[in-house]
Amino acid sequence: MKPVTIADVAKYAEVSKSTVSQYLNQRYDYMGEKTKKRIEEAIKELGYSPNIVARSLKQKSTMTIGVIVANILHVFSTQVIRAIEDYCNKSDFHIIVCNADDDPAKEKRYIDMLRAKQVDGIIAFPTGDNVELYNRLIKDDYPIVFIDRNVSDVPISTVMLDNEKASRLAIDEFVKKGYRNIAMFTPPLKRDINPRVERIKGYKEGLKKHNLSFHSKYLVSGEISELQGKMDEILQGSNHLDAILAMNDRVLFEILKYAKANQLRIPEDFALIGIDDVSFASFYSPALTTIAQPAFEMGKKAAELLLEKIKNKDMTCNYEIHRFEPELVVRSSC
Amino acid sequence: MKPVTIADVAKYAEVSKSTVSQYLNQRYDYMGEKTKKRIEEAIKELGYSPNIVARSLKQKSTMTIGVIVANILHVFSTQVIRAIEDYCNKSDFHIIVCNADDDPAKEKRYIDMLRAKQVDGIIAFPTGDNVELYNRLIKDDYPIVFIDRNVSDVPISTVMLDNEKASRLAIDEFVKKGYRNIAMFTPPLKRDINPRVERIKGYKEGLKKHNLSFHSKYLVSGEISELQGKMDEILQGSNHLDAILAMNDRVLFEILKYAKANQLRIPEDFALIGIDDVSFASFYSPALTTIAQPAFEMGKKAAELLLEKIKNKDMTCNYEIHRFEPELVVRSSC
DNA sequence: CTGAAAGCGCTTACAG
DNA sequence: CTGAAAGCGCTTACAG
Repeated sequence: MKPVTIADVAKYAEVSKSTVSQYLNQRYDYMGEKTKKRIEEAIKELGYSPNIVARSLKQKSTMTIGVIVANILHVFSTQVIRAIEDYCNKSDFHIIVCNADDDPAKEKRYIDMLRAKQVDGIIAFPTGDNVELYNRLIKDDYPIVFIDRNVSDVPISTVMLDNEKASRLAIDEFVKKGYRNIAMFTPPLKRDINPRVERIKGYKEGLKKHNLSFHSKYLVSGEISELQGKMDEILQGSNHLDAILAMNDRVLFEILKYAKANQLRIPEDFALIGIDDVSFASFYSPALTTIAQPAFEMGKKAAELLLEKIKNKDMTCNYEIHRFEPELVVRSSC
Repeated sequence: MKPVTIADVAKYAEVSKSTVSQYLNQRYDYMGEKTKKRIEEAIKELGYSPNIVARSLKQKSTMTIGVIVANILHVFSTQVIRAIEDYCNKSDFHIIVCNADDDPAKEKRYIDMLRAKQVDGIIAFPTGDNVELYNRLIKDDYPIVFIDRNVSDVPISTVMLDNEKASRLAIDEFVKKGYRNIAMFTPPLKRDINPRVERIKGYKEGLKKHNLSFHSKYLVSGEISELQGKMDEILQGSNHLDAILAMNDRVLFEILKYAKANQLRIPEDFALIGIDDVSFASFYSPALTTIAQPAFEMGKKAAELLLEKIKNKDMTCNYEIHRFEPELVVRSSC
């Protein structure tokens, strides 16, 4: 059964294709009532539905945007995607989801493919390593917005957490509760992934603000798999470590595993605050004090910005960084 | 800057569009070396990249599939999507993600839109309430596969967990550890969502197998928000409830919250097994015994089946249900 | 070995 | 108020 086209409808309704097209696009300013009726009926009778690919080719708009996340398995990405989808849905946009896995080559491939597919714009968690490509997009006036991270010297509007504040909030809370020897645990810092850099900056600033000095041995970084070993070192040593700030949920997991395996009590043996409000925070024992990111608001904002850019392509592409406020959720781990 | 087209390349290379097209599609059986070189250079010089929308229109294939999940915020959906994306990526397919929220109207809208967009096929977590539409798809020989749930009397290939077995595994484990008064907690059962029905069936069978009788008061269902109240009732009453099977992760959360709020000990006050291997299961206190679903394998299988159908559209569309094995992960909550 | 022509299914000035 | 025609950017027989 071959699909029915606008030509079939036209023939059935005994009008021209143009007229059917007018009808489809609700331009019935001057359309005769009878004509309208006939077309309506023909469409129903034949079960016609327009081929959007053909329309896209002509109109140069696919009503689709690409979303390139680092990894959809991260809860934050998932929430961002959901928010984007909800927002786009209202404007009849669809989203193509891609996982770049923090791999610049994969990211490049996806961006190229998405453009070839003529998506109207892209929202990306940039790897940061395709500067040339990013600049090309800007030069082409291609609608794009970054989320979670930005890239230095690449003026693309970005939606980000106020990462420094996230760390500061945690430090303030630790200090308020009487902890002084505060460590920060983080994944590797090789590539300059912006949020990590900023969170560490916030950590240092937070210490300073309270007249606590920064000790590099308290900034513990390593692959997720190495973190348990590193905990061993620092906790066994003669450090009077009494509090830990976890850079993100994955790091938090490792700390929690370690505590359980070694029967350490939280917050008695060490207090703990994690950035990212994990799903089980409220009913863990102890309930976990966390710094929550407004993921949905951030996703929504990114979608708003992108659709805005798509609609006003001509407008001067004003570059802005939109910062969102982290929120301290006080529970019992600190 | 207007995009460069195949015509521009042709002019620049001084050949015809046909020849450029041949080149793009790697049909250089009889192409002269010099021609090839010239085209290659022209493409590079002009920064040409083919417009896939135009190609799609002609070839009637968009290299894109739609994935309609109930809700991307569920971890299971997320894992399934990731697996699908990875698999599709290898064949250069892209995926459009939609959240139907278990709303049949939304599902219908998405299916219609995806077809209008000419996606080559769809993978869906069906709501089950659009039987007419599903049958239409079958009649049109439209490539589609279901995942997680199937729909009675709708012969569309489906990838599912062996849900009955999931419950049976749990019951076996409870009994093995000496528990006899086993309750099952579940979200509402109004619509016949297949996995729920099957898990309850498995629960009953499991009891029977061990000569335990089924008491309807032990099958506790309600909206997520009501579950805590229901727990109160059943635990306060004079029931010697000593074990609970949680239908899914969301139900498990409520039980865990309740236990914490009321300082109940697991497994001393009641043993607990949850279907879905939640992220924190291994480091919760107690570590949670769970029934894990092979989400990635299931997503991959669904993608395989769909791409298979897309490639052999003519082949008789053999309808099969593919069952996947749940796995008991023994930890300390039972 | 390469090109002219038709066509995919729409939309959009432009006539009348 | 409606239709003929051109065109969006490709691909694909078919000639030569």
